[in-house]
Amino acid sequence: MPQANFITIGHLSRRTGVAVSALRFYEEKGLLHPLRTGGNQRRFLKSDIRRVSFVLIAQKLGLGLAEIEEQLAKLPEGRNPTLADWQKISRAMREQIDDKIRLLNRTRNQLDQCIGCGCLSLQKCQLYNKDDQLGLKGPGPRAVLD
Amino acid sequence: MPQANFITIGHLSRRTGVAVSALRFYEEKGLLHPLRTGGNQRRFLKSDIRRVSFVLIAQKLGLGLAEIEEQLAKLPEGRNPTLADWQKISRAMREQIDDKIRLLNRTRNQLDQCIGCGCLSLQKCQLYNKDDQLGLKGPGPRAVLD
DNA sequence: ATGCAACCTCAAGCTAAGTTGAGGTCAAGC
DNA sequence: GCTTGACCTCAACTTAGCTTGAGGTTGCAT
Repeated sequence: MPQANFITIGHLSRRTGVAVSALRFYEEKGLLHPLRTGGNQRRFLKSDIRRVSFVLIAQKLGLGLAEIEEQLAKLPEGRNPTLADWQKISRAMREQIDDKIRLLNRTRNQLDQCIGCGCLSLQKCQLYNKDDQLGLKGPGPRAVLD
Repeated sequence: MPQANFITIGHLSRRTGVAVSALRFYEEKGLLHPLRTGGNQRRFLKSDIRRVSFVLIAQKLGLGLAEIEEQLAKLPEGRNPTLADWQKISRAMREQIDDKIRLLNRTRNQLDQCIGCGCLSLQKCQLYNKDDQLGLKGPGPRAVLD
């Protein structure tokens, strides 16, 4: 077997569970940079399987594709990333998670106070007005949250 | 001062920080049910300030407007909700938060293992494949996550 | 009774993250 | 050498959660 380092888009799709159309979309957004054959077909590196895996995890943490791209940009392009490369990024993600957990805990504590008083009033509760920019942005109204 | 129980959309907007256009949108989606004047202008109850506050909090917890509407439907329509009404919903939200925190903690632990091995590989890590349906849906690709 | 800010509706536009379809090309096995 | 499944591009459509604009009406203060 030739054992080349390259895989087709269909192969990458099957290995990651991500639709072919989504992979092409990711390329368009700069998350993937496949090579092309003479006949214009994409050829991915095997390490792109990990790259896509990372995208999936990061999405679950609530990052948008643009933010994910920033993280991925830290990886060496062209050659396969090393274990240390990935570990650095993993650690950054861990911090993201920790931030989110902290924010949720704060929110929960404040909500507990609200249960006490039944208020849910903007002025007293201050479940808003601060702590907002950090995480938890969700799909909400950009103009309101930002 | 007449001290009526009604407020205009502009008033509601100022009190909640939510744009007038968004409030109209919420009405369209069934989250608000203002009365109308003879001249077709909306008149909200003062308690709608709380109602909108609830929408904002719930959004931060990652609920979509449709889900939020389900919660709000539990409130007595027409008359002002009581303290007990709100408390019941607040408690439900607290559980949502607890779920999210639990899920994030699990994710974090699994990521810790990944940092150990540097894998991020779908097969071994199982950062995917389970635990997915619950929370954390984010704005991601519906067809992939569901 | 008039001015004007605040309200109204309706249609179109926006971003994110993709999917779907039409119409055409590539490459690998027989 | 030809067939056929996998691949290509490009444009249009989808959902959520709004905003923006055009063109018109209301209602409160003077």
